[in-house]
Amino acid sequence: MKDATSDSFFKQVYGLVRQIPPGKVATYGQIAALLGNPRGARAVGWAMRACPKDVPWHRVINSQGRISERGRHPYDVDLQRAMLEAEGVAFEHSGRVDLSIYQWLADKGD
DNA sequence: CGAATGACCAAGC
DNA sequence: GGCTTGGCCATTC
Repeated sequence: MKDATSDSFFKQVYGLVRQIPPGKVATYGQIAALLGNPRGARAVGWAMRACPKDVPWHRVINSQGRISERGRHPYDVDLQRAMLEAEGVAFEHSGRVDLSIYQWLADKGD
């Protein structure tokens, strides 16, 4: 997965996730929409599945403001929550984040 | 090219 | 608030 494929949809997702500032979170649907695929939330999730280490995947959550469990590796989920809390993101009692406050607003130019 | 998968989303109960 | 159903998209075999 490189060469010509490096220009895949994935790369766009990674590039966008890297732009997410600390203390903020973005949903798969929003990222997909920013890439021009408001319905490609699944594709974004698929890209995150191969999330490189230089990508703050922990700042990416679902529309419910909740962390997606990959069906396994619950450790990563617990880690993600700790990462966000460390950046200043508060979690609800149900383990959810208030998107109304912490959802990242794509700022094109500062 | 066709079928299967997946860290999704919205709507309904 | 939580579970289920249908739909969309991109990647992989």
